[in-house]
Amino acid sequence: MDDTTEPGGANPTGQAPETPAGELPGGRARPKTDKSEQTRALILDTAMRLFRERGYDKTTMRAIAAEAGVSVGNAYYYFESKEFLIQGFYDQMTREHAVEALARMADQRDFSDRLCTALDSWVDCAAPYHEFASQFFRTAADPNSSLSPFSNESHPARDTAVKLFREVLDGSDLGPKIDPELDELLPDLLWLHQMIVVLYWVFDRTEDTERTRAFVKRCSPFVAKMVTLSRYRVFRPLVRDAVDMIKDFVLPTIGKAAPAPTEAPKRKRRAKKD
Amino acid sequence: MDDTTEPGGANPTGQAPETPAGELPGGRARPKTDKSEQTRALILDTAMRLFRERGYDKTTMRAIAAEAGVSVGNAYYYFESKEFLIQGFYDQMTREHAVEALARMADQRDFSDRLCTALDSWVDCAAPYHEFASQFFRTAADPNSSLSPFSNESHPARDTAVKLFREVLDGSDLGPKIDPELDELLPDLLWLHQMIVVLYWVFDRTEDTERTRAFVKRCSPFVAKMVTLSRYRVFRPLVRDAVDMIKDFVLPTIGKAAPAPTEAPKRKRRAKKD
DNA sequence: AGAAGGTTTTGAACGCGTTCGAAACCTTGG
DNA sequence: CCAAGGTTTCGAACGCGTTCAAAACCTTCT
Repeated sequence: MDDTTEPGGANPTGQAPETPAGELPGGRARPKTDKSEQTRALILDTAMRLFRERGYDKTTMRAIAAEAGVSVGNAYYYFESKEFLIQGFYDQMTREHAVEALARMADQRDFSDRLCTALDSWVDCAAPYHEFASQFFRTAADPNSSLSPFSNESHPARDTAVKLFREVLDGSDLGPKIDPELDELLPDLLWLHQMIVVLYWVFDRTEDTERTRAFVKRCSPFVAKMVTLSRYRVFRPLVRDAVDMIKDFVLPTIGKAAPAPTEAPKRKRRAKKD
Repeated sequence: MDDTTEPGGANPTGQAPETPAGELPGGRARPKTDKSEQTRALILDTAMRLFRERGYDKTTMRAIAAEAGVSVGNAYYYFESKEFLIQGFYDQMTREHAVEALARMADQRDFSDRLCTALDSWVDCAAPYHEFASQFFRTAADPNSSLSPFSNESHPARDTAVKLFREVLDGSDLGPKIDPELDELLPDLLWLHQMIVVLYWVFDRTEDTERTRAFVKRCSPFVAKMVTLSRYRVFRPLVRDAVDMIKDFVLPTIGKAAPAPTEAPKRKRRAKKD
């Protein structure tokens, strides 16, 4: 009712102004006109605001449409379903988190510290949404949903996050002696670790998610220690096994093909078919 | 329309005939009469059948009621919501799995083998439901739902599963040298491991969930190796840290209080508040 | 037998996400 | 200027999970 008169403005969700090709990530058809994109943005912004104000479940599509001054049908013209409205939010938060985390760890060199900072930042960035995060977390848990963190391509958010953990590593003063294979895997593993933190956070009912914060503080040195120890002889076989398993079973599910064709399959005891 | 004439029969879902106290696990009020329990069972059985036949989403409450020959309102008299119908299914499958697994591992002594068998059994038991499992998996992912594997008490299914893993351990020929603290934790940890397998399984789109089966085969020796190695000196500090973390952060979330009042808090380097 | 009080059953109604045919609004080309 | 064809907008309508007030049924007591 009030801000429908000034819909355009700067690009609203931080989305890149030009869409790369074909389809929009979370939307329907590719926008053709400026007007179209404005309407789309208006609906998305309104939705996000209402999500924040009332929570996901209590925000009805009718309310979004009404508040945005359009019809329900129009909302569905731009967003295939209610949950597609979340994707925008998710991408945005991931980007904000990356920026925030990088800023905070700028003068940190210790790996454990940097990791802790990165995860802490996430908890802080996500804090305002904790209440209703759980409401759409179940959507993300559906393998058929485009929101699921794994398995679905077209998820730039994951790339952003993985790159952040690459930074966490590269900015650390860990010796250069880490197993290169492991090193290549680590960003993905740390991202996986973050997914566990997210899981923990979603289920965390403590005040200000204190327990998650404590969890992060305790996990980070532990993870750092494991990474450090991975260089020692005794741990090598374990690390080998783990690396192989991850390559074979984890990476494929997040859209990265297991065996690089340029490299011959090294060790890898073959397991019999049956 | 057809089998409404013979509703009673033996106890339908394998539920224990006498309810312990107060409330039914997944239902509403405590049943008072036989007739009541029959109706309840009829509705639940019909629901399960339809879930299997059509999947969760495509089975409407109206269809369940119609097929069972009752009114929708009546279904809601016995089951608080649609998802409460799942609880019965979940409990039942867990029990079936425990029986099946114990039978299969009867003559196995190797820990890795037993673990593998237990998990394999689960995949087999769950196989018929794979298609629609993902549909209610998202419900289980909601922390507010009574279906979530953690955080919610009144989940006898978890106890059943944890006890099974206790059996897996006790029947193994692992030396008696395992850290007793770790030993006490292990069933819960193995259950957690199973939850990861379940997660993997839900997202597994391969034929007959081949990848999950392979995953289990690869994980089991790995887990066994870790348990074995945990006895060696070098790994002790790591094990200590892990055990402490689990006690502090994992157990509390699954309803087990962290510090036993009978035991003084042993080592545990205190971390500063800020 | 009848009244009281509880348990069970009903089905109309509500609010929601979503769909769809049609209207309104743009472009373009003649 | 109008007609054609595409894009955008609309809102009534559908199917769903769920609620609720009232009816039906069942005990039990007088």
